[in-house]
Amino acid sequence: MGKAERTRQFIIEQSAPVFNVKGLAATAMSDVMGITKMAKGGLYGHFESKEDLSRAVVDYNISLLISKVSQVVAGAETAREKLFAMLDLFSTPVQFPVEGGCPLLNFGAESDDTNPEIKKKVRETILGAQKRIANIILDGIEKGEFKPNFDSKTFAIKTMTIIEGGTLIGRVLGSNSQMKLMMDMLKKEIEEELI
Amino acid sequence: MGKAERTRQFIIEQSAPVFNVKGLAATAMSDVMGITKMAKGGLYGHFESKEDLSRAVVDYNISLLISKVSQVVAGAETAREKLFAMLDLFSTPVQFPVEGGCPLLNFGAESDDTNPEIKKKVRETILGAQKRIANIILDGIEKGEFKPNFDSKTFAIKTMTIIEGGTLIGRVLGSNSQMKLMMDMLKKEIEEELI
DNA sequence: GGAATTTAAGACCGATCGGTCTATTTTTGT
DNA sequence: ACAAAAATAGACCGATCGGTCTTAAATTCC
Repeated sequence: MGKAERTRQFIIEQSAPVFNVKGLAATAMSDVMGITKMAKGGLYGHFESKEDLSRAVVDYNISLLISKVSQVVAGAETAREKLFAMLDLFSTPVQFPVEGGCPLLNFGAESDDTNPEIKKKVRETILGAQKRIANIILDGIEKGEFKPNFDSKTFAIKTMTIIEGGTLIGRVLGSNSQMKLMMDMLKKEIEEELI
Repeated sequence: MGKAERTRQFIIEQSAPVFNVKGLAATAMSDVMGITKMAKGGLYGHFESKEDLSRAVVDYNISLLISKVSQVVAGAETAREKLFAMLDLFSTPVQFPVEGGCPLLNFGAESDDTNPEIKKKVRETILGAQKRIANIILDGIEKGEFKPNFDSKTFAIKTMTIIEGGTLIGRVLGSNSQMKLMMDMLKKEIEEELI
């Protein structure tokens, strides 16, 4: 990895939390200059516009979240354990795994009526996540862990819906208790499908 | 109502959808000048700052949503019907009852890390909504419509969580189908509590 | 180690931001 | 109808926005 690539990555990583906290529109290049300690000319050598940097930052925040999920899921054995591990990761929205909260929520809410490109990234990530959850369940069914009639699609949709809604509410209320309740409920539903 | 009051209200009503669609930070006073056809001096005669207008617009969007919910709930007889009417109102997030989507979602996601005052408004609205849902259930229990062990608090939390999460996902996906599925699920859960 | 090339700095640009102020128009009350 | 008061227009302000360009510094390669 050459110097240019390394610096580009450095800029993305440093500015990712700022964009996730303040929002895409509200984050100025002067903010990026501040956290990276780089001058404007330096930044624009790696990104042709603020929008260009925004896109890269959205991608980075999303991939960071995905990698954290993948990590805990990979560390679990059974399908039940994989689902539980994932739910545990989201059970404390005030201390969300990615700084600034869920990028799907933050960038999705900001961009759904104004930025089709970002909206598309969020859309595809949500659909991908639902597929992954459903696949864990289908795997569990195949391996005789879950009842064959466990509705994988519906449960995947419900899980994602509750994660996003619960993250918003938890962060606005400044409390993890409601999300804990929701995660426990989902866990019970999973256990009812165990054979 | 004097002219000043009327004009102030006019400005709020006209700019409410713009703020809800573009966001608080991304909406400029020039946008407000555009939709109201008023000059800057006229606007600043009614609001001492953009923040002042923002606060009023957030309040208006939230109260608009509350009044729409109150309307359909008041138009229903039984507790079951009241809950169903409310769920129906949110079952098409692409055509959300308030232009630009749910203000709790939009302003909550934008402000949770940056604007404590707006965050507080959203927080209190969410808690108030949960209380109202729980009260409908408690009423239904008292009137012998629901089983006495129907967990009103948990169901209220679940409902709000799914409404917010489902609204985000529905609007990002550009489809009402997942939300319809979630609302049908909640309706089934309600019917299982009927006596 | 020195020349060629890449990378960064920062002055600079026009546009737009939120906000002020004065002149003028419109409304109000008698 | 007319005088007093309220409301509006729009020129103007400094600050900040995203972005460019030239110059200087750092890196790369032989």
